[in-house]
Amino acid sequence: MTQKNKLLLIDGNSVAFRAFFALHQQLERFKNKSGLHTNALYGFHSMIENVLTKEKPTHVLVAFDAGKTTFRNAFFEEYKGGRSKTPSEFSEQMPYLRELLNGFGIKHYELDNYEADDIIGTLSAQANPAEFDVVVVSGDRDLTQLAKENVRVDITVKGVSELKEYTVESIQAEMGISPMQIIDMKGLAGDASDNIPGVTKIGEKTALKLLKEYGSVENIYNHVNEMKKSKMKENLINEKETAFLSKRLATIDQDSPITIKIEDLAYTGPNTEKLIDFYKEMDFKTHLSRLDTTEHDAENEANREAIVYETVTEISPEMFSDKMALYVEMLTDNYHTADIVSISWGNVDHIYVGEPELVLNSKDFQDWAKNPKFSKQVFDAKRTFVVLKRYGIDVENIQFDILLASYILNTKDNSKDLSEVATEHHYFEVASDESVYGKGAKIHLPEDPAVMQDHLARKVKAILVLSAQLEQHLAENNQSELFYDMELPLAMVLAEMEITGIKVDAQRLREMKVEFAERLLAIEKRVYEQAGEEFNLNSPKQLGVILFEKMGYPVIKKTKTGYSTAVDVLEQLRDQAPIVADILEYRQIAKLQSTYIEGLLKVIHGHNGKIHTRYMQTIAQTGRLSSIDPNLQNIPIRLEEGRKIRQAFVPSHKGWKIFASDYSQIELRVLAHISDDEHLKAAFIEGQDIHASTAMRVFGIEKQEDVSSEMRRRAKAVNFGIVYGISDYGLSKNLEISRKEAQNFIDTYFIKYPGVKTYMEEIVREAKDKEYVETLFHRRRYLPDINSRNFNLRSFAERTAMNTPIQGSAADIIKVAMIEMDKRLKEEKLEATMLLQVHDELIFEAPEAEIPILEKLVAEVMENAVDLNVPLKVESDSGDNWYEAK
DNA sequence: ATGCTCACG
DNA sequence: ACGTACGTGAGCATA
Repeated sequence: MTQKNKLLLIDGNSVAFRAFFALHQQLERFKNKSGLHTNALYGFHSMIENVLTKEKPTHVLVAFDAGKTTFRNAFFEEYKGGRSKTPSEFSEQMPYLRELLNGFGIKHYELDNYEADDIIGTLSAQANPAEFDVVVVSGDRDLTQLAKENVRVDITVKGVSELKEYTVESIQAEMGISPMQIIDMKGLAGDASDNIPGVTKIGEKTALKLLKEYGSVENIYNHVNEMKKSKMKENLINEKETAFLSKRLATIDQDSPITIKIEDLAYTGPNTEKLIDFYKEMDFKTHLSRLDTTEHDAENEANREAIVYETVTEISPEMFSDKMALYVEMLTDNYHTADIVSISWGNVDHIYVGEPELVLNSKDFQDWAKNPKFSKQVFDAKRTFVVLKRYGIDVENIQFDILLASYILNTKDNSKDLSEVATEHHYFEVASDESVYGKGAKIHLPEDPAVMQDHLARKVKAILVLSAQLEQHLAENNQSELFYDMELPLAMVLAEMEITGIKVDAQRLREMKVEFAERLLAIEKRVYEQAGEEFNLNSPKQLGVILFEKMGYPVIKKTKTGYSTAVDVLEQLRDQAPIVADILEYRQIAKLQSTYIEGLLKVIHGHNGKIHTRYMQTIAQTGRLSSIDPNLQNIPIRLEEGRKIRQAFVPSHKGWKIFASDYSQIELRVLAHISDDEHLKAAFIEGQDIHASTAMRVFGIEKQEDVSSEMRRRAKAVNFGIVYGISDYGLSKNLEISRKEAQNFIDTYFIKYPGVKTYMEEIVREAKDKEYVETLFHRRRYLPDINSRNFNLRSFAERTAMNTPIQGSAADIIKVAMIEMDKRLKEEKLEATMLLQVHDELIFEAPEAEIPILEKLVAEVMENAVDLNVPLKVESDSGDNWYEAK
């Protein structure tokens, strides 16, 4: 027996309206880049997806209301009158609903003078029960009148994702009437939302009672005279006409003059290209990414143009030329250890793919790679450079990097997956790595080598196409210098730093490990005694139960999932709860033990005793670097116990030292520069202690000796607040003062530093206008939420607008310094090597004899990296290990 | 996978 | 009234 067809009929307007109100509280969260609200679209999308998966229809239609007036208004002018105006946030979404449906490949239809339910009613009546099961989806319960043998009506319950199914049987069971009698009920009870009057004083309950007795409106009036005298009887008689009118209004037309046939509604699945365009336009990121790796690939695989490439078995010099793209494939992230699985290169005329053994050992390939006369375009220059260096090949003249360029054009566009970056730029000819190799632990080479070869050739093609395109974009955005003079050269400097790595004294770490293990055991024992039981001290959940339930201490703060046991909470309990001192100590040591001692021991390379981090150049939204595997930018320093970890970071040669230089107050100096505030500038030009100076102005103190340490502390917090994009709330929390007091501080600060105030106002205004902010070197950060009507989103964007030019420009400055530093070390033929960058400091190792030279050279380079209207100041130190170089 | 906590600038 | 200070990454527990 063949499967019966299934016709899905959706009431477009009503479902969209439900979706709109279901996500109404989050209206401002659902907004695309251009400010269009998308909540109704999002909700509608979820509903469609759910219902398609569940019902697997063979035919689908979404019906829409045609316009304001319908045939019903012809005999009752006020039909659907009195409705409040449709919110503009809703109506602006309706045109895009059609785009969504086109993406899904779903037909939609509207008919002049008729409502969506008339179209649905007519089609459901036309569906032959022998051929079709029909499912109707609406947010309007009136449509339940259409239920019959082969027609089920699903009405949205909460939101739109949950549907309640109405069949003839369920309607009978729930209300005691047949679907057709729902019309009679409306005739009697009316419907306020549609402005159907009904009979005075008769509501749903009374209507049901009457219908159970008489069956229909007609029959009620046949017997109305037999009823005993009552107010209701009077109303019925007086309003007979209204009752019949109401019934007529409530009756869905099952024979409207539609011009479509059920056969036209055959559903053949989505149009992925259109759907992707729609997701992009709406900023539906999750839907987009899901599609990229699944249906999109599947469909594109069929749609993609075949790519021509050559699988090389022998390499010859003619295979290489200037301006070629190069891609080196590895299956895992860490290019310091990953194996190369394949290499591809080429230009628009010819793309080659080869096995790593063959290519890496080829003299022709090596010569080409190392020859600065031949420029190369890549995806991720640093990754490419580092991995080939491991095989003894120094790649020269990497002239373009589409990952770096993408990140500069939009800091959000920074995926490690080439196809994702390509998709962002509307290039769809590359499959995702996930679809080719799988993901997680199951990552593997495809069985058919041709699949990977094809994939790589496509990557090379994408690099070629996108290089040209992105280069153009950079120029349009005035970001060419940022790319060519800063980020690309920096990638090479970072590559060398990573390859050099930093030597770690594993023995020292192991000694600390033993010591910490003993202490942890002792603390644990004390805690269990005080708690009266053993539990997992690392579990905030279990700890919460012990502290706040078993021991009954007051709950100070809650998290989403339970009690907060964070440091600031425990600090407040310190006096009344002797156990917390132990818990805090445990936390501190446990953190050092697991993250730093054990964590670092795990990533020391066996052959050289060094650690090789990876700097992420395209992650941070401000332009800063980040460091992973391990993170060497958060090695403890604030507390002495943790700080000792730094003793394990040592020079890699005997007789060498660790040398460290850091910018003093670089962010406040940057602020002084970009705000051009007279007083802030003066403080730096005069070389004052900046926090003391702020304290003097804010607290009205004449002499610096009169600034108490408490005043300085507060002034320091205000300065931090200024850099972060000040808010009274944040400052009040930080200083543990009231919001009012915090606001007073801020007000006073702005009076004393009017230039800063003007800058803050200007930058926010500018951000609202352009929807992005820029650093000194034209690094951009887009702030789509800056014009949001949602307070939180908008406030966050405003603080970001204030902070990003400051933090980002500081990041720019140290990047310039690093490039110059690298150059100078080579020029001066010094053995000293740059090892690490920690946002505002650079760490080197050098022979002891070079230390005096570095003292001068590093400071000079860092201080003169850029010319601001305040001086930059650098402080340096050196020692036998990182701890000593404070 | 996600949330919490905590390390850094 | 709203409810957060800016930027990161790692380990652990828990779902």
